[in-house]
Amino acid sequence: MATRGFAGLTLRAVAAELGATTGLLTHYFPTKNALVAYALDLLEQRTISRPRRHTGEGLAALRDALLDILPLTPEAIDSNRIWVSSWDAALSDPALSTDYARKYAQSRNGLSERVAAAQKLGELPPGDPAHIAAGAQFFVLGLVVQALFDPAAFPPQRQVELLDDYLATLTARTDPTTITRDDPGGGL
Amino acid sequence: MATRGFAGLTLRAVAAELGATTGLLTHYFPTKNALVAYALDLLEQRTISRPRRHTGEGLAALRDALLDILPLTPEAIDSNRIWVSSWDAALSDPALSTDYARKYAQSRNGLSERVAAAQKLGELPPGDPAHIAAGAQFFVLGLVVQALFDPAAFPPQRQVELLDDYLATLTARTDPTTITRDDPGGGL
DNA sequence: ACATTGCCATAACGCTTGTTATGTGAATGG
DNA sequence: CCATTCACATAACAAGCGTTATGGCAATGT
Repeated sequence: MATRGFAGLTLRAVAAELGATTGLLTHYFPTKNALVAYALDLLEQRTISRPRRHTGEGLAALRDALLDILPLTPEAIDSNRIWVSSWDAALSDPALSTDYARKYAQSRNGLSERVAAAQKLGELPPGDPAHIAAGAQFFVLGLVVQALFDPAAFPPQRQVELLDDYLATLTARTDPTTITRDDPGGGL
Repeated sequence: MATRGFAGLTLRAVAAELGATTGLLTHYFPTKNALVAYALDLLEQRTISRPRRHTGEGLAALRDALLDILPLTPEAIDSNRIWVSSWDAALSDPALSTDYARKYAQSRNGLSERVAAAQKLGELPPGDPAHIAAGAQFFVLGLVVQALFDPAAFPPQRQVELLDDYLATLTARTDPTTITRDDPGGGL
């Protein structure tokens, strides 16, 4: 079911997987969209309420939260696959799109708190926590996508290694003189 | 066309957008998949052969390459939207999946060369160029996705700012003693 | 000027889709 | 113990899909 993609997701396929028929589905869901919405909600609830890592406070807590996102286990791979596949539909529907944007912003807020805590402990250099949290989210998001496309190149160990390298660069103090920050990004 | 998503992509819709009918399409493409494949190839060729930024060597060149990926213009937004939407189909089809993985690895190689050049110039600290390139790719990839979902929160200026902040952290030397690299990532 | 070929619109076909209607056996309640 | 309701399978439906004929018009070659 997680393997056939959103495009090939049909009521009859779902029913067959359940060992039932379309009658069951239409009995409980008024429409297909309702079913999909419920399924995505269920996926989200499950990922929220599943056991989370908790190895420490501050930077360790931030690392835990990021590790919880990565496709390190078969179930996490499935979840992330469904999640990425849903982006097509989400980007097509403005309502869904804003909903996704809100959820991602919430996720950034959660990370931001942990960043701030790590800063308070002196484990991270000062700087806008929201900014740093956003960067961490981007990094993990990109890693998720790449790991889904090429699991052989990004086994769990490599994913953790890459994440830790990223966190290591964060712990180092930035040198504000090296980069040209005033360039507006033109110059093509 | 870029706005209706892969799911709602139909031969008749494409034909209508072209001011033609399905007859034209079937005359030039044996099947719908061939058309989609051609369209994606065309998109790739266009993004490859479009004018690229070139503001300097070393770190600036790396920055240029990353800026070229970001959805900073309406056309780049459309390209990225189509691209992200195609992930659903790509993840469902193993052949497409490996093809995508290969392309992303190629992209990382290109970035890796620029990282190495920047290191030679002393603009980036030593370390595996492929590793650093991968991190940069992840960051940009995640930023792309977020910018697509929430363009208001990530206008071009903010995207450039976030990227530059990321590059700034790269330029700083990492402190290998702060992070626990031996933790295999467990502890749930 | 005529035959021929290529381009593409038109129309039809078979199939699958989401949805709706109908039936049926089991559970439930008085 | 019967009536009623519920849960679901079965079947049918219109709509839309990709694909496949078919036909005509224009360009081309002789």
